[in-house]
Amino acid sequence: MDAQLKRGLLDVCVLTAIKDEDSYGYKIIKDMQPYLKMSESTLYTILKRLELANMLTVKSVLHDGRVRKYYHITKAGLGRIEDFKEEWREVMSIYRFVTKEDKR
Amino acid sequence: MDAQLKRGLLDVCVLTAIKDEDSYGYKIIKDMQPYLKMSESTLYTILKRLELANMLTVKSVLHDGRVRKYYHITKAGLGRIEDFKEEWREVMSIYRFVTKEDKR
DNA sequence: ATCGCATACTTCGTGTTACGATGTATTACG
DNA sequence: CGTAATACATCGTAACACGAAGTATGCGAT
Repeated sequence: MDAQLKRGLLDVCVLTAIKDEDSYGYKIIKDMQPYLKMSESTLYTILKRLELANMLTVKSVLHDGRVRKYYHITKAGLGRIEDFKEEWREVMSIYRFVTKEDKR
Repeated sequence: MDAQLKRGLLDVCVLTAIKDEDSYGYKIIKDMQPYLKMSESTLYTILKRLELANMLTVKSVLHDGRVRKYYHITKAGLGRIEDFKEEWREVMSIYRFVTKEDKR
């Protein structure tokens, strides 16, 4: 899938992946695999960004001798998803513009 | 509208704007205004990029003492639009993932 | 016991890209 | 005569996705 087309979707996808249940990096990637693939470096960059934007909080948990960082969505994060749904209307209007047949 | 969300749409929108009829920068911006706003610097960057990618050809025409550059879409450009429509299915599957209610 | 794979997170460098700011130049109108 | 509309161009910047490479642990198979 085109890299540019992904960009607006990635943040919201990650937020959606932790929306119903706290999750951690590795699992998020696996969960999203069927919808869109993203590299680990991308995901962790995004998680960092979303944390700085107060869209989520982080909690380190020891699991089988390994540290796992669990991500929890905040109110702002949920708001971000809602905003996205709003913006989608504009996106669809653009999509219709592109798919509309010969306009003459 | 979110800048990131725009990214995948811009190129295809520009191609669509010249699809049925050759057009020039200033007019393209005006035509797309109702769908999405883009600055002149952005448009001309995109047109340059699309030209280099052989998605369109350019022809300078003198009009009222000013040079106007008319852009004409190529076969590759039309193909790009078709590819976009294909990719849109993936986009919609992601959209459904985001808008789906509590998955537990 | 050792090798490789899955798990899990991190850092660095790079290329693409949108856009504001700024500039140039002509025509049209009041 | 001044200002807005028309029309295109360039520069610098900041955001961002991603490949590559690295660190470290647990587990199953040979």
